[in-house]
Amino acid sequence: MELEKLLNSEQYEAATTIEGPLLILAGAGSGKTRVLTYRIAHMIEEKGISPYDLLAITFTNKAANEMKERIVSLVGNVAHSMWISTFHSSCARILRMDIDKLGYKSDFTIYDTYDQKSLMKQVMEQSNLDPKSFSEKEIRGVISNAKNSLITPFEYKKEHEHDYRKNRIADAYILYQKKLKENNALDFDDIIMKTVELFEKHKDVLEKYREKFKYVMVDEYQDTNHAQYKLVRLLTIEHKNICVVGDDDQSIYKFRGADITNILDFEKDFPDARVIKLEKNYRSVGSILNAANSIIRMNDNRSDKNLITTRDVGEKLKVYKAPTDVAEAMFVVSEIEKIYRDGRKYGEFAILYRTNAQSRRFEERLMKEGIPYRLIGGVKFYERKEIKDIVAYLRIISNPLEEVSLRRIINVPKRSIGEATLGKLSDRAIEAEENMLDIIYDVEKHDILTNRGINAVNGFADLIKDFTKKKEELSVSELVEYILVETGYLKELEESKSPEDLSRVENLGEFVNLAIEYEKSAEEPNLFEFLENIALVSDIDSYDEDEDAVTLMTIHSAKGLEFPAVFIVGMENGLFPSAGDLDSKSDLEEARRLAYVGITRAEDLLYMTYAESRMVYGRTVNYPPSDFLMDIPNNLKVFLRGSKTKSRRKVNPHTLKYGERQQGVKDFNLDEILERAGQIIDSKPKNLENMEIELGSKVKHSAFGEGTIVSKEDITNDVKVTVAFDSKGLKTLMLSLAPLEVID
DNA sequence: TACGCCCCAGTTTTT
DNA sequence: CTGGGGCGTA
Repeated sequence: MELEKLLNSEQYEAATTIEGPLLILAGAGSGKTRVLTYRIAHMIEEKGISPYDLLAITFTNKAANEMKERIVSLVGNVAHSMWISTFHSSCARILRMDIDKLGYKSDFTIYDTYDQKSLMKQVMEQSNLDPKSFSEKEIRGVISNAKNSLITPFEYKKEHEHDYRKNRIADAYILYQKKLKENNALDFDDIIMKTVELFEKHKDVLEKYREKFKYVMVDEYQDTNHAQYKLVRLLTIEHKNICVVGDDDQSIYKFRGADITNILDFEKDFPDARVIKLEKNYRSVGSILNAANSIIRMNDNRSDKNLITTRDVGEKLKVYKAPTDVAEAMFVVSEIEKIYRDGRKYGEFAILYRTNAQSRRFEERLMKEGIPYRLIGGVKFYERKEIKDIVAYLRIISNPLEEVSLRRIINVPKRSIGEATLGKLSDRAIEAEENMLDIIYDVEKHDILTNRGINAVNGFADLIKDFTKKKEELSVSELVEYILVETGYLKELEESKSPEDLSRVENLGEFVNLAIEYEKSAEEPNLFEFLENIALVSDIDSYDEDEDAVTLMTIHSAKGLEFPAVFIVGMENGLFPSAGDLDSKSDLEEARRLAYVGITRAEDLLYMTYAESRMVYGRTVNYPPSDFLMDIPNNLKVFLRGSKTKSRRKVNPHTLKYGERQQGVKDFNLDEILERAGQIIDSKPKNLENMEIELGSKVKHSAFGEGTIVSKEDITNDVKVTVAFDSKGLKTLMLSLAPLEVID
């Protein structure tokens, strides 16, 4: 391995600095993953460090798997058994070993947001919190923030002793946490917080991992929250072999507790830290990168760095104003078709938006045009009802203490165990201080139900007992199929006529396939590991880059990805930046970072579009163009006009057809809108119209003087001309932009 | 117990 | 406009 040849000098520095604290500030597209993988390979191959002494943490399974595969290709299969995983997977793995020390059992269940919601509803009911004055969402938010900041329920209560409202929430937090424990369950935030707790309360455990992980690496460090920060710090504070990689300009998860000061203050935390900046961008052409830079430059709270592209200037980014959101989608899709005809594949396009709700219009249009697309986000596979149902069965079998799942499926499919019966079972469980499943197993003894109820409950109990027995005999996939048949779940769906239920059957089939895949890949397949995998994956993990389809997703989801051609849509104040962002400086800065992330996804072509009017929550709103558009200097962008005056149409012959298609839509004036937004578009001389230009035409440029057109080429939405100027030589210019006029 | 109607809220979400 | 949840009625 000749790292010097494979990496540029900064990358090389970063990959070969192994001992001591290291901060790699890696700008967008600067080859960060490359550095990380070579760094690990270098440690193993050249430095003789054992692969088992390393801990590499990422935020997504996708990133972890990619890194693992790349390291496998460099150092071989040993990489498969390395600790290269997400915060949550690593912590779950640690907790499985030692969580009994905190009073949980090692087969704990991981609760997702849905499970948290249902548990929180129980909590609110039990603690008489009026849903009118306390929303379940708010309380979950407060608890999540507390956990991310490592504040325990009792600390929270103490901290807010004199605040009635917060006190009530504190009580909910206490009860919620109690119930989680009774269910032998952890929510996502617990996974980190409990690991920290384990390390702090049991120094022997901490010591074990400190010794094991002699070298720790954290990717996307700008997105760590306080709990994650603390965890990393606990592990590394002694040997200080910590390498963090990140880009403060790409910190876009503040709303989820990410603390940008973790990365900004790394040098304070580790005073002898090396800092290496990767500022060469290999991804985006110059105009795109400079557009991104011009936006991010406006932020105050950032580390000093300046990304420079290694590529050409490239085409200017294209700004398009549509009259409506529907027209916006029409434009984007037509543009995709046009560029596709010029030889790009559908898989090279991405449509990025601020909110998932915006995807609809684009889907409709793509579908109409028969263009393949894939939608990332929205309702996720594992959040589908039928999948949650079968998972609930599996969870009860795996963790009999788990009640949220029990409540979910005790009457699914219908077996006449309604709210009333469930209430009696639950009350009895609380009274007897037993878990509900035990009550169900012995329901006659408790004398709380009528005969009809007893029969129904017994039927359910027999099912679960049978499944629990079968767990030992059947593989996970077989168990899944067995449950679907024995409960009658599958039958009910198959007998239904609705197409929705048909797709549910398909999804369940897909779920069985996933189980089979899991069995093939796992060393020792077992139910709770399978469940853990399910709990800790997301849609983006299964995103297949090779599929030839246009990608639709939020800008958040696009982080870490890149596309030759990107459309960022909905560039309007009120949407992006969103209304709330405009009031607060830090929110606006985060929105700018989001814009930065979006722009830097693009390699060759970037479009930004906005609509004069759009439907939001069923109302038509008129948002002004986004401030971000104005932050991009005019020499980097070109305005395309969908509908406007004749002269403008001629400048951009390609846009004419959009204008025509939009007949009947109210015409309006871009410049007016820009002015209304308090922005001034640069007033340049009237530009030439395409029709007037011919090879050999004599033209006059306001700066270069007189010359002759020597070539003319139609490119996307513009015409590129080369002019031989009498005094300044050859220049290549964009017709729509260049201040040219024909002279006789 | 089960369905249907009404009312309400409504960013972003790697886990 | 949507989806979800609460609540009333068959």
